[in-house]
Amino acid sequence: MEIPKAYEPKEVEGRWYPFWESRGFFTPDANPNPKAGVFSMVIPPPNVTGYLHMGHALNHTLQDVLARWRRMSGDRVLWLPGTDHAGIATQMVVERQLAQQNVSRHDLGREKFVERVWEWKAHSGGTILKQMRILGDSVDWSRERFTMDDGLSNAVKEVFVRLYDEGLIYRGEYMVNWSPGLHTAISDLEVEMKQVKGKLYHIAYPIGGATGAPVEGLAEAYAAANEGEAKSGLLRTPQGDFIVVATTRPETMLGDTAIALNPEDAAAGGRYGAIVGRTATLPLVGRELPFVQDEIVEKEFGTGFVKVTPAHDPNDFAMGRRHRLEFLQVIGKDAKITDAAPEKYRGLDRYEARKQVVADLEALGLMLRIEDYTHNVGHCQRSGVAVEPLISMQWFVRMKTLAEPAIQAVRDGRTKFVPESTTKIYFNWLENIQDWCVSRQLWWGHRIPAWYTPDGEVIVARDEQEARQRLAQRGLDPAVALREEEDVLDTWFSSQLWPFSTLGWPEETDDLKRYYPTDVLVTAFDIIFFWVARMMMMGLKFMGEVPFRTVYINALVLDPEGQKMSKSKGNVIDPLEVFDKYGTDAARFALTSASTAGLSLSLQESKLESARNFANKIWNATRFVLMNCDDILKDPEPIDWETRLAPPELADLWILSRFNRVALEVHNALAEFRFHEAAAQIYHFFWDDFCDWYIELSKPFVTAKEPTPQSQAVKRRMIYLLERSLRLLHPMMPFITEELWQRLPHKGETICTADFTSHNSAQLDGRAEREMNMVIELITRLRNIRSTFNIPPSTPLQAQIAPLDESIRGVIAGVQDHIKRLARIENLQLVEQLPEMKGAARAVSASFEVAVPLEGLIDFEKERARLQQTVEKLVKESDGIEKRLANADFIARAAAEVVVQTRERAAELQDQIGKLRAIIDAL
RNA sequence: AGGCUGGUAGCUCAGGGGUAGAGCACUACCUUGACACGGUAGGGGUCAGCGGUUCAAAUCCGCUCCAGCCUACCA
Repeated sequence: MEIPKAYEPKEVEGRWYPFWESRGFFTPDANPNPKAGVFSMVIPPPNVTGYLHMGHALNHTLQDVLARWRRMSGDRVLWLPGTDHAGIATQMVVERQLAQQNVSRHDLGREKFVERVWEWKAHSGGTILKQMRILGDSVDWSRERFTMDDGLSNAVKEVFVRLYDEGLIYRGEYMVNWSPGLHTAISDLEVEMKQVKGKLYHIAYPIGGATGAPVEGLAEAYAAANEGEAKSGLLRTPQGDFIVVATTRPETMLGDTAIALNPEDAAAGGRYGAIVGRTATLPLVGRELPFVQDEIVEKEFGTGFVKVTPAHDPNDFAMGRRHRLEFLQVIGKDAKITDAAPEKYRGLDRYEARKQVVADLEALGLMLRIEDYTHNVGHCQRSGVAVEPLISMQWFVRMKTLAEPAIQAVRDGRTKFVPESTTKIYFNWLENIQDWCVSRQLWWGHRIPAWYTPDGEVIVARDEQEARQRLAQRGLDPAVALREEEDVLDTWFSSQLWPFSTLGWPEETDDLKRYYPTDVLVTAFDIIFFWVARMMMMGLKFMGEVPFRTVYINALVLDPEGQKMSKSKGNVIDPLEVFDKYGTDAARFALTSASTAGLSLSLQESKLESARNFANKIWNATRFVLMNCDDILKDPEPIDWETRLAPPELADLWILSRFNRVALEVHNALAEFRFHEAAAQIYHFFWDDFCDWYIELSKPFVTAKEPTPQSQAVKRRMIYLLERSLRLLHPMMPFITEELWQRLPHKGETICTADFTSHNSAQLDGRAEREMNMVIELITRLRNIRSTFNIPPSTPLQAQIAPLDESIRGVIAGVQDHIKRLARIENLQLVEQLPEMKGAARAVSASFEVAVPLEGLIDFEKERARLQQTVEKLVKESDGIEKRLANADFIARAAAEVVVQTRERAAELQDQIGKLRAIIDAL
């Protein structure tokens, strides 16, 4: 049979997915067993604009390992795929396309624009779905979903209306994070805090009766007042009294409507008790500002005075509400100064306005100090523009009451997080949850199901017809002209319903009954808030049950240097390139075996190479079998594995036991999401036990010219083990295992639905494993002796073995031929006790003692000289004395224990080394 | 500022109260009819530091020092 020597993944990997997909192996409906268990997962829906990145590669690989494992274990497995409409991201993609033709979405109008997005989706969307096939994801394509599908859109409306009816959704004017880049409100989670090197501006506000004329010497007075320990923001000068505030955003002063200070400072006898009852005058504007007392003001920060801009800062907003201050919006949605500000500043961009305000204050002598100041500024995750806190009319979800059951469900273990430490992230967020702004001023997304009457009444309903019914119920005219809400919902509003909306909710479908709750959710920790927590809340709210029993948080994939991958750093690794270079199976195996409980994983080239080599090993082991077992493979009789095997010898019992132990371990490891351990177990079994020992031990039988009953049995057993190993490997390496499995005798159409090898405890044999370990140790010791004394393989050796443990006698006798061949021993003698031997190498283990006569094989004088030379060389090279001493010790041990020629010679060597050590000590 | 997670071989990382592990790298030997993406035999560690609990600590508990991440309304 023609099989290439080295595994070529490219030849193999393209071939199998079309076969699997077209035959429908991945749908749970294909499982003919009516009593089959159920295992379900929903995929974290990637953005429809998305491309496969390393995070997906890991996330999908782990899910696929679970899905394939459960499927092969007999479960009815549903792994449901789909994509997210990704409101902002998708709208941006299409807008960018339009921009190339100099068209804006406003030119098109809403309806046309949305049509364009759908067109885009049909032609260019969902690239990632194709890439999932390259990866091998065994998802059920017949149940693919999109968050804007009709069914899912219905679910969104249903949920919105029900939450609204219960008072869990409300509409109101509140401070939101406004993204001037996207022209929409965004949620707290979409704001990314970035460290920004800015300035802290110290500005003087006159108290009472400001003239507006420039003042002089104020900066010096301020500096003088703050020398040493003393800190004061109250300046008393011949030109009047001033208070000093510190701010990072001087342009917002145009909207100041108060000055705040800590009640302790304002108390009679307090630091600033003197200002009580007075007012400050806002420079550049002239507005009188009252002083308000608020605990939130830290006495220690700045001067202790805070300018309050209720319309442009979340804290100030809260203070504004507490103290019933005026909310003056001086920055608009375009991030430009509004008409509420003095004419001079109107229309200026917020950063230009900052410059102008600073210049004007300097001219007035009121800018007292500008210092460098690094602080955190919220930025819009998508557009990268600094967020502008603004008051605006938006829709919100009241989260507290929804969060409570979600916390409880994890506390009492209905949903488990793996690794367990991630629950802290979850609890921390839910326990401090804020209301969620869900309205977005975009066009692509689920339109909020609300209508307005000309009188400004708001009706929330599933559709316009219902809205009119509800009008009638309220005693209003159902025939009035209704205006539909323009805003759409945050993308996450629909994705939070994913575990049940994809199964048909609100209809009570069979799928919903059968597959909800799902078994496992595999996802990354950065969307625990965005997605996992919200799914928990919604699942509990609308299904009355948790959406998943286990949440497995997979690691963040870092680059080989351990850095986060990011476009700006240019260190992003494209998984498709990795698949191409090492093979998809190898990449999958590398990812699986790197998946430990940690929160991050750095992708090492060496790990990929090692996985590629492993694939090659599997290929070649199979190649060996195919090349040597023709007679068995052509046997027209089906191979009855369990009965047609001849009485096994030790090695057979051992390998069967090892296999079953590993099958058990792999099963247990996967059941507990210890992916790396499953991978490690199978790797070492296949490579070390099966290839390095079992195949090597079996070679004389397998390659024998004349078939004997025993050689036939060994071949059968080898095919049997190989086939079972391929099944064990299949969840991690689906392509190569299918390819090879198809070439071996097998039952069934595809390895995808073959039995995952559950272990057979009847084949576990602790005694065989113990005995074989002794044999392995013995062979290793003998090889070690040969290697230590540089004896070529062609030189035959004699060996005498004295058992220290009686049970080993029979064992060794039974496998003498193996020992002789693998250690290249010509004459193996079992003796009661080792005789005194001069010039022999010895080795001792717990169960045996062995001696190999070296007389005539090596030149002792030369050997001694060689050792001495080594020692000298080591000493010469040494710069770290301690380490060299350790080496000298080793040589000494070698001299004393291994080169047991005569006591005198050993002593002589010891003496030499002693002298060398003395020299080292003297250094 | 709080919180979390780590510090184990040259590198990347498992493990975790009882003899310290893997992959890669390293040394020596081997082109033996499955595989040089291979085989055989090796070398290499004060398990960050200090203290405590224990017959026994890399492992459990405190503290310290480093590194990374997350959360936060210090203007």
